[in-house]
Amino acid sequence: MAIKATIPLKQKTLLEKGDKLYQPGISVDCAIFGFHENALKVLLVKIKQVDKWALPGGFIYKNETIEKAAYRVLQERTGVANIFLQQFNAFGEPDRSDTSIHQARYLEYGIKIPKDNWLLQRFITIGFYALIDFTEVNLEDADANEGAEWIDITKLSNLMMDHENIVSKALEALRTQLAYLPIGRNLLPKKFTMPELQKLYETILDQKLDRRNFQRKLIGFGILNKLTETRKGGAHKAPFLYTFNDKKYQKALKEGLYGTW
Amino acid sequence: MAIKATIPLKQKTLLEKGDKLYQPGISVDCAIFGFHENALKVLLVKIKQVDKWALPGGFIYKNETIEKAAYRVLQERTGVANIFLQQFNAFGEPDRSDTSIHQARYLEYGIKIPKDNWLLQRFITIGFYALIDFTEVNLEDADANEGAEWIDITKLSNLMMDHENIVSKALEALRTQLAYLPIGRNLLPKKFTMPELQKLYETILDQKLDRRNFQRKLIGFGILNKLTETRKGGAHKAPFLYTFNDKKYQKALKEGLYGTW
DNA sequence: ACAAAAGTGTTGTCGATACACCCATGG
DNA sequence: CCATGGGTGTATCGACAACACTTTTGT
Repeated sequence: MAIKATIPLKQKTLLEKGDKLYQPGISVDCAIFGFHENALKVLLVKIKQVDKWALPGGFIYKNETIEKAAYRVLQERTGVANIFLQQFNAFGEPDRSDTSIHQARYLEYGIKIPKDNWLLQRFITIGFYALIDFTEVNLEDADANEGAEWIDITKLSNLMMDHENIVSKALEALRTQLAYLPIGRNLLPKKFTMPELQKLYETILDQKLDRRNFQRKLIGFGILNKLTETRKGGAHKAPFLYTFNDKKYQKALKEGLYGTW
Repeated sequence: MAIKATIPLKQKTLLEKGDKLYQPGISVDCAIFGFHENALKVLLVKIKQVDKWALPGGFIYKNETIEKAAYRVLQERTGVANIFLQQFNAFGEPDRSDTSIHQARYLEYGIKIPKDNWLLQRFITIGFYALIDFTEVNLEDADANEGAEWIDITKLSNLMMDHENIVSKALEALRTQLAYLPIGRNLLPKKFTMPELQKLYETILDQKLDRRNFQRKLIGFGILNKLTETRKGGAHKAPFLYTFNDKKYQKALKEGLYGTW
């Protein structure tokens, strides 16, 4: 018979004192988006005991804001501070929880979770999505990150429970936001080129855009600073680098980019 | 000393069995909007024991969807079936609950709620907004409606807890939606005139719109049927009546009115 | 007849699209 | 010197805003 691993304190506390520490029946899940190699990726955690992927998530301390809890999850996973975090939907199908996953995770330590343990109750989760600069994240750093990986959103498979649905709703929300809010500040490195920004937009929207019109439009928003530097290296004309004008960017975030009506 | 009223069974059950029946620590609150006399109104309930207004709200049964719970609240309050119901945000400040309100309500029956009763815990509420045809609601009908009234959104005052904030966030969401979704089907009677529809838009947006451009734009959306009837009665030319083309309206709801990018 | 409010028409502007051409860079 | 891809220019079209005139109705 295999030797059981000893249970880490964290897991033990969760099981035994979770109901004292956290709000009951509520969790937060974060769809953390990053952009790398011309693909939009989402940070997923491997639940090795059941060989499925999950969104990074957590619980809400008794005295903690929902947003704080989501932020805490993000910090633990990415270590990044300057992030765009947005609540977008609560998911609460009565049958969305899957107790067998919890059981499998604790079985590794030879523990069978009692039927009445708080972990096995129905959970409603509040979904957040976050945009994050891929280059600032070091997955090896954060200790909580065993099994965390960036997964291409076009290649999602084998997600636990309703997490694939949560990702797809997050994407939908992101696409809608893109129409009236500036996006990019948190998905790209400080300096970037216009083609890079365009690729990001094309990837999120899943749609080709005209190079020249895109440039004019984005410049028209007035949230970019054009630098004198260029990005050398390609076998072609070196594109200019840009940064976001933080002040105007923040203003646009508050007021929106258009003002239709 | 005043004679205490006997506690209704409903209230008694809530207190004694609430923790068995409902998801703990979670509620739903609905900002139900109606349009009447050129004003946008929200349905509020008077909590007479503390002389404050509250959004109609409720709890989620152990085996019930969040959306179902919100729908149930709506049905109880308005009796209307064809409604536009939209989840828009979860509110969870740790200090948003106000136990003194619960205490005051039960004190009427001479009951002091035990400190450890589930009702007095911290609640996170999931906010919905609903659009509803004012003319279809009869506040006297629904038994749950003691003290329910339509309150002009520009004249809100004395709301309990964070409910004023919830209304204002709901309005914000409604305004955003207005930019890319058809609104009106659920806020106006079956037949309506163009000026009436315009007033609705102007009220929601809090902004004057050009009569002629508005008409062209809305007709351009292709979701209206122009009738041959007119609305007689005013001391002026009789405006044509319109109805929504339900099929196209539903399509527009799914796909949005524009398609910018 | 007149006021009030609705129906319908026109024009100019601006942004979005769809192109074409030029320029820098590495191989 | 050429292929690649970025920078810049321009014509066209359509949506939207601004504005004027006509029509209907009740008093």
